[in-house]
Amino acid sequence: MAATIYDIAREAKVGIGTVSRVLNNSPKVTSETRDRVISVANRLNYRPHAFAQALARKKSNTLSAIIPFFTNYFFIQVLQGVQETLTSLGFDLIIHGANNQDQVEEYLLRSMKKGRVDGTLLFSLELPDRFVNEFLENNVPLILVDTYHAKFDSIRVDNIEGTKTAINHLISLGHKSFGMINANLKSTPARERLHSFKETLRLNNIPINETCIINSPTVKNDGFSREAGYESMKELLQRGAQLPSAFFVSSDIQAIGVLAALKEFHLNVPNDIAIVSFDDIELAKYFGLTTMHQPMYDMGELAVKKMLERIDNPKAPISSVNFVPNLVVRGSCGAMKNYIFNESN
Amino acid sequence: MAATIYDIAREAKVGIGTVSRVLNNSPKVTSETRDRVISVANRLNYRPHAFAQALARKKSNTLSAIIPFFTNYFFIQVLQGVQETLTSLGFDLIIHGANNQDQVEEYLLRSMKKGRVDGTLLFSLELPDRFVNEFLENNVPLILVDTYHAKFDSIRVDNIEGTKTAINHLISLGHKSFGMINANLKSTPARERLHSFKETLRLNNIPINETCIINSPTVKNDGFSREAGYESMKELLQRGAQLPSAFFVSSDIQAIGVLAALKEFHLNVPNDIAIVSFDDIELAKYFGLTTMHQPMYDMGELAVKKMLERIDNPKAPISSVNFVPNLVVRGSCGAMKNYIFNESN
DNA sequence: TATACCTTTGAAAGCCCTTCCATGATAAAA
DNA sequence: TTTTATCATGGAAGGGCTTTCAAAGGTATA
Repeated sequence: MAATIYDIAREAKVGIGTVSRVLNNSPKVTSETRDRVISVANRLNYRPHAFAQALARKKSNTLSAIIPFFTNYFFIQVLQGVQETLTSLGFDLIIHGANNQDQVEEYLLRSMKKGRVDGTLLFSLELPDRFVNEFLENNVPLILVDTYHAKFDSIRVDNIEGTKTAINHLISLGHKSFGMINANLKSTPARERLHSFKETLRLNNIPINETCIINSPTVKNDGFSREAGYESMKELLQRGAQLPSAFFVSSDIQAIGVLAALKEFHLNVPNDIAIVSFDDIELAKYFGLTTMHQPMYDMGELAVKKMLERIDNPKAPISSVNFVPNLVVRGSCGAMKNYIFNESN
Repeated sequence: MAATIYDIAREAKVGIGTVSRVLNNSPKVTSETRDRVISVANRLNYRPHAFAQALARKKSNTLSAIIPFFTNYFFIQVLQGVQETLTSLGFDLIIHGANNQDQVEEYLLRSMKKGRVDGTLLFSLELPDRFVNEFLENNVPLILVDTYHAKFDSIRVDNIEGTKTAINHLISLGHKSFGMINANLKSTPARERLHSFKETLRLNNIPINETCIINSPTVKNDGFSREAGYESMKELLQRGAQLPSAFFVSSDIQAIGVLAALKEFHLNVPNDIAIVSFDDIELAKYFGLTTMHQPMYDMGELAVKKMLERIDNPKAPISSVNFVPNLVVRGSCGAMKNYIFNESN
């Protein structure tokens, strides 16, 4: 039914080689035959068969992205960066939203299916050991974003620097006692942020109050959720202990839960409690959160660029780039006198 | 380098046909040869070449989804429904996030590329006329979600019914005067919701106060944005006109902007102004919005099912299913006496 | 023991394209 | 005019799989 290059060749009275050359803009065709072929192709409403092309070219112009679905607001922005860059290059993107480690493995396996994709992007998820060699041996380029492995290119967020900046900001505002609402320590970012939190306090000779550091026990989403933030803060409040004047929260989405808990206990942000969190998802703006901004779109964009470089040059040395988050000051830290906190609600 | 069925055939001392049969679980193979082939395949770490398969089978097991990126919260949930259903069936999903009509056309064209995908899903975007026949002639199944065309299967949200339910709820709470903050009338849902808003008032013999109906002039996202909601409400407030006691807002995201504007003018929700909106995105919960819930995950799931049916049976009559949104009561409408409105902030 | 009938198997054809190679034609050089 | 270089062109090969077809082998029947 659908036209192939054989149909075109026949109708235009040329060989299939010539048709292919015309369609691929090869220079070695007279403009005369070129025109003839093109007009026939148009008349037959010809569309190349993507898979036949991929098979012959040994290149699919397709990438896969494995992303935790639960990172919602984070991932949608990264994805946008990935997608727009890819589209402009004529690549397609296969999306694999993972909800758990099993799915991650399933998707990794799929990406390995020979020829399916030219490379895969793994976001915020740990690469299981048994896949390391698989990827290496199968020559499937793999780029890690917001996660790390020594054998693959990676793009990371500098949690250490970011946290340091956050705490220093609070210190500069005069705070002397700090608490932290953290996600589940299973997660690498959670561990790094906690580490840097303590380290920064230490460097500033500020005592670390362990009772005001809550690491979420929540497994779901590794504790990066509104509910987890709410529960952690509520628990702390119910204990009735002496509260620090400032809290560092390991993600915006948790901070939103923290805000809710605080409100229930009639504590005012930023006057009673100042808050700085991490991520700068779109919601942060609506809630007036002072937070460490991660350039999500840029990370997506860079991931694609790295991938293309890696495809071009498989033997290049492994690279790892750090994005250092920058501070976005809104209402929740108390730095801006005139900021109408929570203007949106 | 990578193993092919030829390698397996050689090592297992069988023909390629047999290898293929084994790998595809054809019954006509002795369990003896089957075992031999399988063990060789495992030893060689064989992975089928997806494109060669697709080429031979004339089936790619891949769908494409074209989705407006700006629908953010809506789309992420629909997408999840699509993706999980697809994955369980062994299908892959190519994502095309569109930001404007040009991109939509570009993506539609790509989806048409013969063999690339077994079908495409178009979300919340109008199908340009010139593509109607293209899809029909090329036999590429197309399912429309949250949009409509008589010649294709579609899944829609019943804006008429949904709006009616929303308004009736407000009426049942005793409200007698109504305003509406709408999106841009270019958008079909916006038009339908406005229409039903007026119609429902008419049926209840409630006068329509045109000055309190604001259709957003915003082009970006068709006015479905926090900013658009904020601007519309602010304009109304600045005019200083007599305000109705209840507002229907055409989307949650706009309602969040409306809330902000109201707060600036020191108007209390729900006491001064009651609000019901539309969508029930995740944020709605955080902001305590009473809203019309759209079963987004279910819509995604159904879209995939419809697609598979269509692929199986290309000649089946066109179907169109309506999802009717149901009311989710939270704080913003004032129905729940004990509801702590905006508990989160 | 010969015949008919299954079942298993190997190999070729086909899916649609790109690319390489050889051919014939043309233009340039001698 | 003859030789050499240049270039457009046709067509085969190849990419890795599925599927059809025919042959071979095995079993049951007469």
